Parts: sequence; C-alpha cells; structure tokens
Amino acid sequence: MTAPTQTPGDTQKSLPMALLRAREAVMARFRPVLARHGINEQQWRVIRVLAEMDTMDATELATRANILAPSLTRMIKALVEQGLIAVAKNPADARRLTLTIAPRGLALIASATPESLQVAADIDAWFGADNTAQLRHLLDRLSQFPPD
Amino acid sequence: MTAPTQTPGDTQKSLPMALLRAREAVMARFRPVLARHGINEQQWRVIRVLAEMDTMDATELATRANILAPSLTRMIKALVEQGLIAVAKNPADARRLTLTIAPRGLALIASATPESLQVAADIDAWFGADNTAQLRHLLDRLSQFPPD
DNA sequence: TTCCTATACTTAACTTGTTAACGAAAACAC
DNA sequence: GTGTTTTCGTTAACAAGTTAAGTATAGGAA
Repeated sequence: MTAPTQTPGDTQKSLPMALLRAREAVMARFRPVLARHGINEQQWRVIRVLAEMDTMDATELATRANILAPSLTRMIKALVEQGLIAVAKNPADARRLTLTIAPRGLALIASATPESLQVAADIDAWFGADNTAQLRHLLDRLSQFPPD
Repeated sequence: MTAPTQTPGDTQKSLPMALLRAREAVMARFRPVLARHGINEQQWRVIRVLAEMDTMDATELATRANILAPSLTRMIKALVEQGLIAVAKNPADARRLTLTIAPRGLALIASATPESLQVAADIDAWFGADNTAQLRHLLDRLSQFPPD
C-alpha cells in the first residue's frame, strides 16, 4: 500500500525519464567511439557546433551545444590546450570571446565522423529510418516548448 | 569553407542532441516545481521510483531511476538525513541494501504531484496528447536499443 | 556626460555524471 | 571445503550540471 492520495503518473510514463532512457540507450553506443578518439560527449558537441560556423561567440556556442555558460568556460581552457579550438578577443566588443575551430579540431571531426555515422546507421537499421525521422520531428517540435 | 572530407550530419540532425534539447525544454518547466519543494531532479526520480515498490535494492533503484551507482551512493546519505527514505541491511544477503520510501518521502510526493501533473498537462495541451503518446511510444522503443 | 540597466562572461560552491579500482559477500566451480 | 568468479556497493578523481553572485563592458535614458 504505497499509493499516495494523488496517484502520480508512474515513472515509466514520465516524459523526462523516457527522454533520459532513450538518450542513454543511444549514448551507450556513441560514447565508446568518442572515447577512442580521446574526447567526451560535451567536447564533441562543442567542436561539431563550432565546425558548422567559421566563428562564434561563447554564448551562441553554449546555446547551440546545449552547454551551460559556466561549463563552457571550464571546457574552453582544456580545448585550447588540446589545440582543438582557438580563442580570440572580439575587437568590437570587449566582453565577447570569438571562438574558432582549430585545424586539429577539424582533423578530429574528420577522423571520428565515419565511426559516428556508422553508429547512427546502426540505430537507423535497428529502429527503422522512418521511426528515426518521425522521432526527430517530434523532438524538434517539443524542443520549442516555451519556458513559461 | 569548414566542411571536412566526410560531411558530418550537422548538429541539428543529431539524435542525441535532439533528445537533449527536448529534455531540456521539458525540464525547464519541471525544475522550478521541484525546487519549490526543496529537491532536485535526481532526488525526485529516486523517491518516485521507490514509492512504486515497497522495498528495493540499491542496484535496482539505480537502474530504474537512471542513476549511476556512485551517484546513488552519495545521494542516499542526503536522502536519509532529510528523512525521505530509509535504509536497512538485507539479512539474507549482506551485500545488499534494502531501501524504502519514508513517510516524509510519501508526503513530499503527495505535495509535489499536483504541480507536476499540471506541468505534464501543460505539455500535453501545447504539444497535443496524440503527439505526446506517440513520442513516448517511440522513446520506449528506442530505449530498447541494445548496448552493442 | 552621468547614471542605470542589460549583456557576456567568470568564479564559486555544491551536486551529479563518468570511469576505474577496491572491498566484501555470494555463487559456482572442482 | 578450497579457489575462482560474479555481484553489490563504496571510494576516489575528475568533468560537467546547476544556481547564484561577481566583474567588466556596452547601450540607453536623463
């Protein structure tokens, strides 16, 4: 007899937990690939986002990579030391950082991408490309849910 | 000219990032509710999972709440001090912990559940109940993706 | 100009995520 | 039964998540 007055939707039905479980199932395959290339998930997000643009402010990078500003501040130091990205001051606005992907960052992306695409292909093969597409569509829409 | 030899699926198409973004959009609404009740997301997962069963091993709890064993070890201390859960040794197997939801944990669930359900209802209203159901179905299926 | 507010990070403090290694107890050989 | 292998949980070490506060610069109002 554990049921409280208000029956909470049981945890299996919780949308946040369903998202978490699905993400974990997928990342369990991606993580070893990235580890083989000496980076973690967050660094991979950062350099990939950065590679799509020639340069970017730290704030925009944080937003696009879904990384909080304090985390990015800490990561930048390590990424620069590894030679994966480059930082410069924005001459027009002294508050801003101008971040750029470095050659070594591009090389890392080039070398990890085939394995990464293979994992994505494995997922598609198992899950069905239609399901993947539809899931992505629903996720993109849900991501627009306004924060209050 | 940033494109490497192998064009990586751009980040907008990355399934892990889409899952992350969607989860963040949803959690941005749940987090304030939980904060108002003095707990964080992970603690909320733990006590809810625990409330569904009368007692549970730490390992099973960790699995169901999607929390890694080392994290749970750390959390247990705080949860016991707050009186939300209770811990006992398993007499039949000295390795195992027997975890139970405490009265204060049930009370917390009862008091936070209405607001939590309201957020879920807001999501359904905005996203469409059909979409929510379909999304949950796809996520559940994807969660079965085998880890190698 | 001066002052007020907003923006772009940074720092700090604490919690959780992640991996690896460790200790103790159970299960399974033989 | 002794020895080996699993399983359960803990500890350790470092990175990232989260919130709040702080610093410097920019923008705008007066």
